[in-house]
Parts: sequence; C-alpha cells; structure tokens
Amino acid sequence: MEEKQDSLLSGVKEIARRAKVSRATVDRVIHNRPGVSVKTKNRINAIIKELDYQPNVLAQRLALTSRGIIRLAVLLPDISEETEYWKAPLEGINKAEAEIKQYGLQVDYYFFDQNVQSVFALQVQQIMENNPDGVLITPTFEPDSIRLLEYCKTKKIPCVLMNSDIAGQHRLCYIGPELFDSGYLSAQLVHYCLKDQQKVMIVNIAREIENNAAILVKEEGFLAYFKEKLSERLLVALNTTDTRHHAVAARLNELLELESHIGVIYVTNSRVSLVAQWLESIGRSDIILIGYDYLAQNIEFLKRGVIDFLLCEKPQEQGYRSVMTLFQFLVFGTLVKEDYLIPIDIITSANYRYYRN
Amino acid sequence: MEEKQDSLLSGVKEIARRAKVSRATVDRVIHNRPGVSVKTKNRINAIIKELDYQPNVLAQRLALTSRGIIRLAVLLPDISEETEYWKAPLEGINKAEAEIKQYGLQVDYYFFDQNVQSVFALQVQQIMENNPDGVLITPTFEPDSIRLLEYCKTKKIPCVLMNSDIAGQHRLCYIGPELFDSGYLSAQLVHYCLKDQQKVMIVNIAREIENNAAILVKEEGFLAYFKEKLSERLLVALNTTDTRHHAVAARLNELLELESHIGVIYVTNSRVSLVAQWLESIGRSDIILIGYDYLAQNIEFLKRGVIDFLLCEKPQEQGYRSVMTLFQFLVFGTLVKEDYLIPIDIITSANYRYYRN
DNA sequence: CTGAAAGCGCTTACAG
DNA sequence: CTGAAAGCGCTTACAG
Repeated sequence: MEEKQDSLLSGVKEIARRAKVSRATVDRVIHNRPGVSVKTKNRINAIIKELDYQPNVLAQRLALTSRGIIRLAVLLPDISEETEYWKAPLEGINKAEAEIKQYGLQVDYYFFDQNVQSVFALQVQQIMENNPDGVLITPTFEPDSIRLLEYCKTKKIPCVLMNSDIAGQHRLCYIGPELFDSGYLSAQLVHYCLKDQQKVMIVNIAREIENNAAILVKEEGFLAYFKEKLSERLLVALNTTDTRHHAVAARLNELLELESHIGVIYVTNSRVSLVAQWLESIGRSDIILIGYDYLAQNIEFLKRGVIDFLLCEKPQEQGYRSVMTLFQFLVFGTLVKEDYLIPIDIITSANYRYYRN
Repeated sequence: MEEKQDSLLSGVKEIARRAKVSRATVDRVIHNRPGVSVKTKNRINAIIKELDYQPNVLAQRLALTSRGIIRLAVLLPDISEETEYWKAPLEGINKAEAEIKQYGLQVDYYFFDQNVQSVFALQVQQIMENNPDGVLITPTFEPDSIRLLEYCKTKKIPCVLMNSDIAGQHRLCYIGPELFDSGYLSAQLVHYCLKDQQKVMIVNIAREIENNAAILVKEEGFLAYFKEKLSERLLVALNTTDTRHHAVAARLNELLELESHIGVIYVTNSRVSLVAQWLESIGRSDIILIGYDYLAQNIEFLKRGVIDFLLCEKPQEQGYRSVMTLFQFLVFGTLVKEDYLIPIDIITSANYRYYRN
C-alpha cells in the first residue's frame, strides 16, 4: 500500500486554518447554526465551496454517539399465522435497529390486529402520549392514521408511511409499492397467459375488504388493464370475508361450477395459498394462479407449479429503509426529497432461489 | 430525547478495565495479533464473550483512515455504443469508489475490447505488474483470466469475479447471476406466452459466440427447459457474429420465411433491440420478444410493446457490491463465505418505472 | 509481552 | 460572536 497524501487538505481543520478561525466556528457555519458574524460566515462558506468540502460521515456519527437516544415509534400489524406477511417488514426494522442501536437508536413497537380498529386507535393514542422523536406506520385504518399524522405535523415529528400510502397528507415520505401498477402488472401477466375462450377470476380474501386500501387499489389497477386492453366481461369476481380454508373452498367451488372456462385466477394478497390448496385438492393445477408475497407456504406451491407467479415488494427492505430514512433525517438532517417506490418483482419457480426480500 | 445510559459498558475500554490491561492489548486479542501471553489472552476473550462485544464499525474505520491507500485493479469491457451494458457495472464501481475514497480506496481501471483478446491479455499483464491490493474482473476470456487468478493466488491477492463465473478456480467470490437459470427462466416465460402451433426462435448476436461463456450458459439453460417440459423441435436457432443492423435483419428475414409460425423470439443478450427494430420495421409486433438488460433503447421498445420482457440482473449493484466486498475484506478482514447470486428480475412495460439497477 | 499517548475527523459544553 | 479543550471508540507507532 502506498503512502496517503493530503488526507488533511480538506476537512474542518483545514477550513479553520485557512479562515483563521476555530473548528467550532466552522462547524457552526456547516450546520447553519446561529452565532456567527455574516463576515466570517461568508469567508468560511467561500472556502467550503473552494475545497468542495464533504463531511466524513463516519466521524460525524461517531461524534454524535454521546448525544441522547432517539426514540422511534413503530406501528405495525401483529404477526398471526394468518398474516405471516408482516414478519418480513418487522425483520427489516429489527435489522436496522440492530445496526444502529449502538449509535443511539431505540425502537418502540406498537402492534395491532388488522381486524380490530379499536386497537389501532388505542395504539395511536399511546404513541401520541409517549411523544417519540420519529414515527413509522402502516396506515391500515385511515381516519386514525390521519389523526396521528396531524399530531406529528403540529409537533414537527417526522412520520414515514410504509406499505400503503394516504393521499394528500403531510408526511416525511412514503416507502412502498405503487399499488395501482401492481394490479396493472398482474393483469398484464394474466393477459400473456390467457388462452382463447378463457375467463379470469379475481379473488379478494380478507376480513375487511372495503377498508383495505391496499386491496382496493390493486384491484382498481387490475380492472384498468382489462378495460384498456381486453374487456371486463372476461372477469369473474369473488370476495370473501370468511378467510377460513373451507369457506374459501366452498365459495370457489360454487363459482367454478357457474363459470367453467376459468383459465387464470388472480388473488389480490398473500392469501393465494388458500386458493392454491383448493386447486390442488380438486386436481386443477392447469389453471394459472397469480398472487402475492414470498411466504414459505406460497413458495412451496410455487415450486410444485400450483402457483405460477408471485408478485413481491421487498417487505423487508421496506422496513429497513423506513427506519434508516428516519434515522438519517433525525441525526444528520438528511432531507427526503421524495417517496421511495419499491420495485414490483415477479417471482416464478425458476428465479425464487435468488430473490431477496 | 432521553439520556443515554451505559454507553461505555461494553467497548474496548471497558474490556481493558475488567481485564486490568491496556486497550492496546485488548486490540491485539480482538484482531488475533501476536504478542499476548496465553493467560491474558484467555482472560480477555472470556470477557469479550461475556459482554458480547461488538466493535463499533464507525470508529474502526475512522481509526484506519490514516493507514495506507488500498489499490484495487478493475478489469472491465469498455463502453462502446455496441456494449452500452457495461456502463452500469462501471457506475456501480464508481459509486462505491466515491463513497469510500475518503477512507483510503483507490481504483485503477483497465478496459478492453470484448472482440480483441490480445488487449485483454495485455491488461492482465499490466495488472500483474502493478501489483494491486485487490482485483475485480469480468472473465470474458478464460485462459487469461485463469492466469490472473493463479497470480492472485500465489500473491494472496483477493480477486472477485463479476458477471460470469469460472468453475473450479480459487477466488474470493463470484458476484453475478446464475446464468443457467436465467436461460431456464426465459424459457419458462416463453412457455407461458406460447400458443398452440407456434414455434420459438432463439437468437445469439455477438462477435464471439463460441468464446462467450455468458451466452452459452444461458442458451444451455433455455434448451434444458424445452427438453424437460416441451420439445426441442419447437426451437429454431439463429446465430450471427455480424452485429450490424442490416446483417441481423437480413438473417432474420431469411429465417422467418422458412419458419412462418414463430410466436416468440428469445435473444440471449442486450442486443435484443436489434431484433425489436426489425420486428417493428416489418410490422410484426404481435410476436412476443424477450431479451436482456435495462438499457435506454430496450426500455423504449418495451414501452411501445415491441419488447415484452426484459430480464435484468442489477448490473450496477454487481459493480458496487464487488468493490465493497473487496474493501471490507481488505480493511476489516471480513470473511466472504460464499458467492453472491444476483436476483434475476423480470421487467415489463408495467413495472420498469420502479426498477433499480 | 505490555502500556501510555497520540491520532482518525467531527461535535459540543463551557468560558469568555 | 468566538475559541480551547475534551470526547466519540478504535488503532498504532513507539518505548520499555
């Protein structure tokens, strides 16, 4: 290895030397803190520009280590067998937490049952009482979410929305997929697979369909494609708020009897495994099945060829990135210019091995 | 924000206090450096375990800042209009370089023309003469690559292979896609799109097809799928080493006349835009077209519906991750357990907006 | 085999 | 409005 030259010839020290001031003063200018005369400020800024000064992030963070703890409130659906999906975002959050815990981050978790609005409202209340430094939520129930967002706005607490967005609200940013296009993309895949004379079944399985923005928007995108490129007459819809296996199977059997020419089924969420189980039980794995999320169960059906396509939206990365964004903002004041729209990934039995959540 | 407690109660300082030694000695034990008596070593190790000590990476790096410069040699195809693809890995490498330049990284670039083996050999020679601390190459020409790998082995210089692998060679790791499965996945997509009575054309466009491992392996994977699930008799092959547009078009016209029932065309690399241009010119965008890489030109054809699917393998991330892996290894001695297999992403006109290279 | 001291680049509490 | 000094957690050249 060679000698390293001019390592100091930028840096706060050098700026201070040239400006004939102390490092503290340079620091004040860099961070736009008050208490510096206009004259010195200008002088220092000129030198900063001239040297094209870039702060050493490592040193910055290290120096901040002794500062106070930053407390993040995270509001997430809890993980039941039924909603295994939420394990992934939580893992991403845990990962971020582990990485930056030693630099002064603390994460407080608030869980809720996706079927019980009152718990959600209660947790929102709790968060507001605990007065966190930053907030991260999945806005399953809109009215309560908006209440929280307004609290954050007045208190100037940054809030990140994850997984699904609320239009027209003040927040630091949204981190998640463009759900409309997720549905639209599904329809496109369906179109490629559809043979002549066949129809498509679109299936919503959730206790609260009408309140579930994620499902509704995906469905909207899906329909939009059919309106545009094919015809809505090719579509057969099935909604079930009873998510137990036998109930879903019964409804599906019923519908299949009425509509025998179903060639493709699109399930709007991770419950696609219920449909897969049914397809397998009636020996109809010739029907193309498209659904959501990289869950162990779904992958099993994918391997066996019962599920054909899974759309995935990097849930772990969503969690990780959300926490990191809040941390960066709170510690370094890193500005967040825009929402971070997560890629919509297509997984089949041939590429699932390499997928990274 | 709250007060931060017990910030010191782990850390080298605390270990030293408990072991009644200096921090230097603790450091020696942590890094397994010689010059510590077995007795103190054991004592210190016990405390490290007890405290579950995790080093502060920030502080580590910062302390190393004053050390020497690390010089990485990077061997890449140069970027011509014809091989725009290679811009992306280069960007990833540049990004990594920019991020860690200030921590003592220097990257030396060696470019070569993919059609001229002699230049590749020459650059390999150059690299060996310049005696770098780490090496990153895309092993386009195998014999010369192996020569370099052997040099690295004897000199104990870590070497990362990127984009395509060489079996059975000693190297730090491979970072890139599993190319066989990339071809296999393409065939699976073809299968979903294929209608009755239709045939599939597989197109290789490159000056050096027989020497291009990447192309050969993808083709192999593609054929494997057809052997397994359909029949090779459905396949029509076209190889052209003349990569100029009119030459490719002429060959395609010829073949299309002989085989009128082509329903899908699979192009094994980023030159898919040549085929797209031709399809558009003869007004046959009904034929499904599958190819590679997120290039501006390809995306244009994707938007217009001429190209249907693009497979992409995060070339920028490949470059970025390769440099980072070498840096981590050289600076922190981070062990590299295994190859990093890049996901194989499927891009259509409905999700390209959200793709991240 | 071991330790005291200086240093990495930045931040801050305190004093003036 | 400004500066001297101490500190973040880790590493290292030097002395013994």
